[in-house]
Amino acid sequence: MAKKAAATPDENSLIDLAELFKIFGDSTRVKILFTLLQGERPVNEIAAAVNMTQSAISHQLRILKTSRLVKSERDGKLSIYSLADSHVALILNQGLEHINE
Amino acid sequence: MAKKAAATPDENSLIDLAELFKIFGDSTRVKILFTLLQGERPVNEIAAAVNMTQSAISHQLRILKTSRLVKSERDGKLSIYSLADSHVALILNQGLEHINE
DNA sequence: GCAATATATGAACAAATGTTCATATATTCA
DNA sequence: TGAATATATGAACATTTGTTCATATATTGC
Repeated sequence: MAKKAAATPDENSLIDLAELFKIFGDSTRVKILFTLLQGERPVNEIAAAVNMTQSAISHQLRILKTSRLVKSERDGKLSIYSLADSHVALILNQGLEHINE
Repeated sequence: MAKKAAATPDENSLIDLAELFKIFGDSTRVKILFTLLQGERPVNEIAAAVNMTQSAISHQLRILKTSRLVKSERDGKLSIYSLADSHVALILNQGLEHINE
Protein backbone atom coordinates (compact mmCIF):
# COMPACT_ATOMS: atom_id res chain seq x y z
CA MET A 1 0.00 0.00 0.00
CA ALA A 2 1.46 3.27 -1.10
CA LYS A 3 -0.06 6.69 -1.68
CA LYS A 4 -2.32 6.88 1.30
CA ALA A 5 -4.60 9.85 1.56
CA ALA A 6 -2.72 12.45 3.56
CA ALA A 7 -3.49 12.69 7.24
CA THR A 8 -2.98 16.15 8.65
CA PRO A 9 0.76 16.74 8.74
CA ASP A 10 2.34 17.96 11.94
CA GLU A 11 2.97 21.62 12.53
CA ASN A 12 6.61 21.55 11.49
CA SER A 13 5.80 19.96 8.18
CA LEU A 14 3.26 22.67 7.51
CA ILE A 15 5.83 25.32 8.29
CA ASP A 16 8.31 23.64 5.96
CA LEU A 17 5.64 23.42 3.31
CA ALA A 18 4.88 27.13 3.55
CA GLU A 19 8.60 27.78 3.39
CA LEU A 20 8.82 25.80 0.17
CA PHE A 21 5.95 27.65 -1.45
CA LYS A 22 7.41 30.94 -0.34
CA ILE A 23 10.39 30.22 -2.58
CA PHE A 24 8.08 29.78 -5.55
CA GLY A 25 6.25 32.95 -4.60
CA ASP A 26 8.47 35.42 -6.39
CA SER A 27 8.26 36.11 -10.09
CA THR A 28 12.00 36.44 -10.57
CA ARG A 29 12.57 33.03 -9.06
CA VAL A 30 9.74 31.52 -11.07
CA LYS A 31 11.23 32.95 -14.24
CA ILE A 32 14.60 31.50 -13.33
CA LEU A 33 13.07 28.10 -12.74
CA PHE A 34 11.25 28.14 -16.06
CA THR A 35 14.46 29.14 -17.78
CA LEU A 36 16.21 26.18 -16.20
CA LEU A 37 13.32 23.95 -17.17
CA GLN A 38 14.68 24.29 -20.69
CA GLY A 39 18.10 23.14 -19.63
CA GLU A 40 21.11 24.11 -17.57
CA ARG A 41 22.39 27.66 -17.91
CA PRO A 42 25.21 29.86 -16.66
CA VAL A 43 24.33 32.88 -14.56
CA ASN A 44 24.77 35.47 -17.28
CA GLU A 45 22.42 33.63 -19.63
CA ILE A 46 19.83 33.33 -16.92
CA ALA A 47 20.13 37.03 -16.22
CA ALA A 48 19.65 37.80 -19.89
CA ALA A 49 16.67 35.47 -20.20
CA VAL A 50 15.01 36.94 -17.14
CA ASN A 51 16.10 40.47 -17.99
CA MET A 52 17.52 41.33 -14.61
CA THR A 53 20.94 42.28 -13.31
CA GLN A 54 23.59 39.66 -12.63
CA SER A 55 23.59 40.61 -8.98
CA ALA A 56 19.87 40.19 -8.53
CA ILE A 57 20.00 36.81 -10.24
CA SER A 58 22.96 35.66 -8.17
CA HIS A 59 21.14 36.55 -4.98
CA GLN A 60 18.07 34.63 -6.09
CA LEU A 61 20.09 31.65 -7.25
CA ARG A 62 21.61 31.43 -3.84
CA ILE A 63 18.14 31.30 -2.30
CA LEU A 64 17.06 28.64 -4.78
CA LYS A 65 20.19 26.63 -4.10
CA THR A 66 19.84 26.86 -0.34
CA SER A 67 16.31 25.53 -0.75
CA ARG A 68 17.68 22.71 -2.89
CA LEU A 69 15.56 23.63 -5.87
CA VAL A 70 18.58 24.16 -8.09
CA LYS A 71 22.15 22.95 -8.08
CA SER A 72 25.28 24.38 -9.65
CA GLU A 73 28.54 23.25 -11.07
CA ARG A 74 31.65 25.24 -11.92
CA ASP A 75 32.86 25.18 -15.49
CA GLY A 76 35.81 27.47 -15.73
CA LYS A 77 34.62 30.99 -15.20
CA LEU A 78 31.02 29.90 -15.41
CA SER A 79 28.66 28.59 -12.80
CA ILE A 80 26.20 26.35 -14.52
CA TYR A 81 22.87 26.08 -12.77
CA SER A 82 20.22 23.42 -13.25
CA LEU A 83 17.06 22.19 -11.59
CA ALA A 84 17.76 20.00 -8.59
CA ASP A 85 15.11 17.39 -9.35
CA SER A 86 11.95 16.68 -11.26
CA HIS A 87 9.68 17.65 -8.39
CA VAL A 88 10.29 21.26 -9.23
CA ALA A 89 8.73 20.88 -12.64
CA LEU A 90 5.78 19.01 -11.18
CA ILE A 91 5.07 21.73 -8.67
CA LEU A 92 5.32 24.44 -11.30
CA ASN A 93 3.01 22.60 -13.65
CA GLN A 94 0.48 21.90 -10.95
CA GLY A 95 0.37 25.60 -10.26
CA LEU A 96 0.02 26.42 -13.92
CA GLU A 97 -2.94 24.11 -14.24
CA HIS A 98 -4.64 26.01 -11.49
CA ILE A 99 -3.94 29.31 -13.24
CA ASN A 100 -5.27 28.10 -16.59
CA GLU A 101 -8.64 26.88 -15.52
CA MET B 1 -4.28 15.31 -27.75
CA ALA B 2 -4.29 16.64 -24.26
CA LYS B 3 -1.53 17.24 -21.73
CA LYS B 4 1.13 18.63 -23.97
CA ALA B 5 4.50 19.32 -22.44
CA ALA B 6 4.42 22.93 -21.29
CA ALA B 7 5.99 25.50 -23.55
CA THR B 8 7.36 28.50 -21.67
CA PRO B 9 4.40 30.52 -20.44
CA ASP B 10 4.29 34.23 -21.15
CA GLU B 11 5.50 36.71 -18.58
CA ASN B 12 2.06 37.50 -17.19
CA SER B 13 1.33 33.86 -16.54
CA LEU B 14 4.58 33.54 -14.65
CA ILE B 15 3.71 36.56 -12.55
CA ASP B 16 0.28 35.07 -11.82
CA LEU B 17 1.92 31.79 -10.96
CA ALA B 18 4.27 33.44 -8.49
CA GLU B 19 1.29 35.28 -7.06
CA LEU B 20 -0.48 31.99 -6.53
CA PHE B 21 2.46 30.37 -4.77
CA LYS B 22 2.89 33.46 -2.64
CA ILE B 23 -0.52 32.74 -1.15
CA PHE B 24 0.63 29.26 -0.16
CA GLY B 25 3.81 30.70 1.23
CA ASP B 26 2.57 31.53 4.70
CA SER B 27 2.21 28.97 7.46
CA THR B 28 -1.00 30.44 8.83
CA ARG B 29 -2.65 30.15 5.45
CA VAL B 30 -1.30 26.66 4.91
CA LYS B 31 -2.70 25.63 8.28
CA ILE B 32 -6.06 27.12 7.36
CA LEU B 33 -6.08 25.22 4.08
CA PHE B 34 -5.25 21.93 5.77
CA THR B 35 -7.98 22.54 8.29
CA LEU B 36 -10.45 23.07 5.46
CA LEU B 37 -9.14 19.98 3.74
CA GLN B 38 -10.96 18.07 6.47
CA GLY B 39 -14.21 19.82 5.70
CA GLU B 40 -15.93 23.17 5.82
CA ARG B 41 -15.57 25.23 8.99
CA PRO B 42 -16.77 28.49 10.52
CA VAL B 43 -14.20 31.15 11.32
CA ASN B 44 -14.07 30.56 15.05
CA GLU B 45 -13.37 26.86 14.57
CA ILE B 46 -10.63 27.60 12.12
CA ALA B 47 -9.11 30.07 14.54
CA ALA B 48 -9.19 27.45 17.29
CA ALA B 49 -7.70 24.76 15.06
CA VAL B 50 -4.91 27.04 13.92
CA ASN B 51 -4.50 28.61 17.34
CA MET B 52 -4.60 32.21 16.23
CA THR B 53 -6.87 35.14 16.90
CA GLN B 54 -10.17 35.54 15.10
CA SER B 55 -8.92 38.76 13.56
CA ALA B 56 -5.76 37.27 12.14
CA ILE B 57 -7.74 34.40 10.67
CA SER B 58 -10.35 36.70 9.18
CA HIS B 59 -7.65 38.72 7.48
CA GLN B 60 -6.06 35.61 6.03
CA LEU B 61 -9.38 34.18 4.95
CA ARG B 62 -10.05 37.33 3.00
CA ILE B 63 -6.74 36.89 1.20
CA LEU B 64 -7.53 33.25 0.48
CA LYS B 65 -10.97 34.16 -0.77
CA THR B 66 -9.72 36.96 -2.99
CA SER B 67 -7.32 34.45 -4.51
CA ARG B 68 -10.25 32.07 -5.04
CA LEU B 69 -8.66 29.34 -2.98
CA VAL B 70 -11.55 29.24 -0.53
CA LYS B 71 -15.18 30.25 -0.67
CA SER B 72 -17.64 31.14 2.06
CA GLU B 73 -21.29 30.95 2.81
CA ARG B 74 -23.32 32.66 5.50
CA ASP B 75 -25.22 30.46 7.90
CA GLY B 76 -26.83 32.71 10.45
CA LYS B 77 -24.15 34.28 12.52
CA LEU B 78 -21.53 32.01 11.03
CA SER B 79 -19.46 32.31 7.91
CA ILE B 80 -18.67 28.84 6.74
CA TYR B 81 -15.49 28.55 4.75
CA SER B 82 -14.47 25.72 2.45
CA LEU B 83 -11.88 24.99 -0.21
CA ALA B 84 -12.77 26.50 -3.56
CA ASP B 85 -11.80 23.49 -5.63
CA SER B 86 -9.79 20.30 -5.68
CA HIS B 87 -6.75 21.94 -7.24
CA VAL B 88 -5.88 23.33 -3.85
CA ALA B 89 -5.45 19.87 -2.38
CA LEU B 90 -3.38 18.77 -5.35
CA ILE B 91 -1.00 21.67 -5.00
CA LEU B 92 -0.62 21.11 -1.28
CA ASN B 93 0.04 17.40 -1.73
CA GLN B 94 2.54 17.98 -4.50
CA GLY B 95 4.41 20.27 -2.16
CA LEU B 96 4.27 17.74 0.65
CA GLU B 97 5.75 15.07 -1.56
CA HIS B 98 8.69 17.34 -2.21
CA ILE B 99 9.14 17.90 1.51
CA ASN B 100 9.02 14.21 2.35
CA GLU B 101 11.67 12.94 0.01
C1' DG C 1 -34.87 47.91 20.40
C1' DC C 2 -31.13 45.68 22.99
C1' DA C 3 -27.77 42.37 24.46
C1' DA C 4 -24.97 38.63 22.92
C1' DT C 5 -22.30 36.38 19.56
C1' DA C 6 -19.73 35.97 15.13
C1' DT C 7 -17.29 38.09 11.64
C1' DA C 8 -15.05 41.89 9.04
C1' DT C 9 -12.06 45.74 8.60
C1' DG C 10 -8.90 49.80 9.18
C1' DA C 11 -4.71 51.74 11.09
C1' DA C 12 -0.37 51.04 13.04
C1' DC C 13 3.71 48.57 13.70
C1' DA C 14 7.50 45.31 13.38
C1' DA C 15 9.61 42.00 10.60
C1' DA C 16 10.81 40.04 6.28
C1' DT C 17 11.93 40.59 1.46
C1' DG C 18 14.04 41.92 -3.17
C1' DT C 19 16.79 45.05 -5.62
C1' DT C 20 20.69 48.11 -6.24
C1' DC C 21 25.31 49.54 -5.78
C1' DA C 22 29.85 48.76 -4.70
C1' DT C 23 33.16 45.55 -4.25
C1' DA C 24 35.23 41.03 -3.30
C1' DT C 25 36.44 36.53 -5.11
C1' DA C 26 37.49 33.21 -8.78
C1' DT C 27 39.18 31.77 -13.23
C1' DT C 28 41.45 32.14 -17.63
C1' DC C 29 44.84 33.71 -20.70
C1' DA C 30 48.45 36.57 -22.42
C1' DT D 1 51.75 38.95 -12.72
C1' DG D 2 48.08 41.66 -14.59
C1' DA D 3 43.95 42.42 -17.34
C1' DA D 4 39.53 40.66 -18.52
C1' DT D 5 35.46 38.15 -17.55
C1' DA D 6 32.11 35.73 -14.53
C1' DT D 7 30.12 35.19 -10.24
C1' DA D 8 29.31 36.05 -5.26
C1' DT D 9 28.31 38.89 -1.41
C1' DG D 10 27.49 42.68 2.03
C1' DA D 11 25.11 46.86 3.29
C1' DA D 12 21.51 49.97 2.50
C1' DC D 13 17.04 51.04 1.16
C1' DA D 14 12.22 50.92 -0.10
C1' DT D 15 8.37 47.89 -0.24
C1' DT D 16 5.55 44.31 1.17
C1' DT D 17 3.57 41.47 4.60
C1' DG D 18 1.26 39.53 8.85
C1' DT D 19 -0.29 40.45 13.31
C1' DT D 20 -2.49 43.20 16.87
C1' DC D 21 -5.77 46.28 18.70
C1' DA D 22 -9.82 48.69 18.45
C1' DT D 23 -14.01 48.97 16.44
C1' DA D 24 -17.55 48.39 12.89
C1' DT D 25 -21.01 45.36 10.88
C1' DA D 26 -24.21 41.48 10.85
C1' DT D 27 -27.34 38.18 12.84
C1' DT D 28 -30.17 36.04 16.35
C1' DG D 29 -33.33 35.84 20.18
C1' DC D 30 -35.33 38.08 24.03
